[in-house]
Amino acid sequence: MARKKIKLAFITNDSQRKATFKKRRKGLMKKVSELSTLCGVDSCAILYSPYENQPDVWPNHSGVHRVVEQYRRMPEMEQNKKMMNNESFIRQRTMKANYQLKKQLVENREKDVNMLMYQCLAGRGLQNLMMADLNDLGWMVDQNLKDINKRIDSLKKAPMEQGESSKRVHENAGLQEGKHGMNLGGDEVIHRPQWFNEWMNAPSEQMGFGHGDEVMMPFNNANNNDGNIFHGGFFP
Amino acid sequence: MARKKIKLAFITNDSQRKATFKKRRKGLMKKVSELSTLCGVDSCAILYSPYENQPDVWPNHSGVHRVVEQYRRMPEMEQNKKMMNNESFIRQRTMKANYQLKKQLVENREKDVNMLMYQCLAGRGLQNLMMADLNDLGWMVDQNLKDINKRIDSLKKAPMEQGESSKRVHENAGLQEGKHGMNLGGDEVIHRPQWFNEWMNAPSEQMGFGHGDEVMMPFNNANNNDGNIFHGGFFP
DNA sequence: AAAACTATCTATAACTA
DNA sequence: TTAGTTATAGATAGTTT
Repeated sequence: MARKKIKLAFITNDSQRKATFKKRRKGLMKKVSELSTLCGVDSCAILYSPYENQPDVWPNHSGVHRVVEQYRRMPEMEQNKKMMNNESFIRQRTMKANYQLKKQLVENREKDVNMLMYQCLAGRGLQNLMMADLNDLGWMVDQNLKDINKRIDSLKKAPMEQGESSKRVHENAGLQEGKHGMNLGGDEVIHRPQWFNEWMNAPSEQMGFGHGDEVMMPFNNANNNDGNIFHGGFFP
Repeated sequence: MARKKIKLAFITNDSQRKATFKKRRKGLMKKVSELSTLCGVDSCAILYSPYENQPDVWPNHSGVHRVVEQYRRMPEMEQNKKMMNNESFIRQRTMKANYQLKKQLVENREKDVNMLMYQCLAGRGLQNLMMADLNDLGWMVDQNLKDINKRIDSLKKAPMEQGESSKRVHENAGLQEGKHGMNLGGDEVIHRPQWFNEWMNAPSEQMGFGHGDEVMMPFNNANNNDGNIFHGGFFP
């Protein structure tokens, strides 16, 4: 498709292969997206690039999950021929879009709060945040603490068991379907360690993060194929 | 990509949609296959067409199964990091995030203003907008006018030349990479037609838009493969 | 309805900064 | 390297068979 026709075979030159991959991945994702829009088909794509540790997916993690589940559970769907006609179809589309909009708003908020949390870890002060942001931030910290404690417990109980170590760590760190409860407030009490309260009162001083090998930013884990990093919120 | 550029939206005509689906499915599968061959990546695609009761897959059932299993088993990939030492890692991540944040802010703003512009064309009043929004709105209108005038000129100069008519019309209508200049203010004077000023002064009265067959909202044309509908802005 | 055709539109290989 | 540009191969919308 360009200056010259290339032969359809593995590209041996490393940098050239990478460049080609990045270009073609973009084009491919666009094509999947277009087909999905134009023809209203449920679709997904998964690419295991050697360039990221997460696979590249379309449309996103939960979308892939949905399609994959559908794929594994296939047999029963037969009767959906006789497709409904236009008006009901459009109404259904609209409802679906509205539902996705709401879901997206929650997702965006969650990403924002996550980002804020890591900004705080990097030294951002809490002074000029509004109450809602502080609440949600607390919620997210609590969730993470819960997950961490759960993990610690499981490691204590079965220090060497293989099966356990492959379970995912942050049950609520990423996006979870049907489980959005921002701002629910403390329906149960979480024990915050002493350093947490100290840090709350002196947010701008570094409290010793950044030494352990386990420290990791969450962005690698987020579904990252939408290109959107910022979704509106507490940023100016 | 053929005789005419189509609008990126659900194709309502049934037979046309089916024809498009079949053509594009073929193209898509070819693309996946090529990417896989050229770059040696493990990949799969799943399409749920309403035209078959089995989904269309690439490369084949077992291939999809393998990739999907890999995908579902992913979270354990977390530990193989041996991350670069935390402080520089975090700094790097932060800088990258900040850069992308800024870029995204500009993009979002541009989308918002574009949306606002079309809302205005559909009859929304300008009363309760803030000065910044009005400024940007004016900027965008100016850009579009510029493009239109440029197009008119080129048509005047070469009324029947084929080559010219295939150039794209709105050089700045969508998002342009590396060319964000919101709020730069008028670095050159644009002639606004009389109706524009009238409309500015009586914004809530319909000025004749919304009758013609050609009037169209831009949302269908926007690059919409990110799944994000809401981007924050002047909407409540 | 499906296959062929072809004029255009898009994707992208090579090039450039 | 990564980002942007350009020329050309490839995909495909509308049309014809």
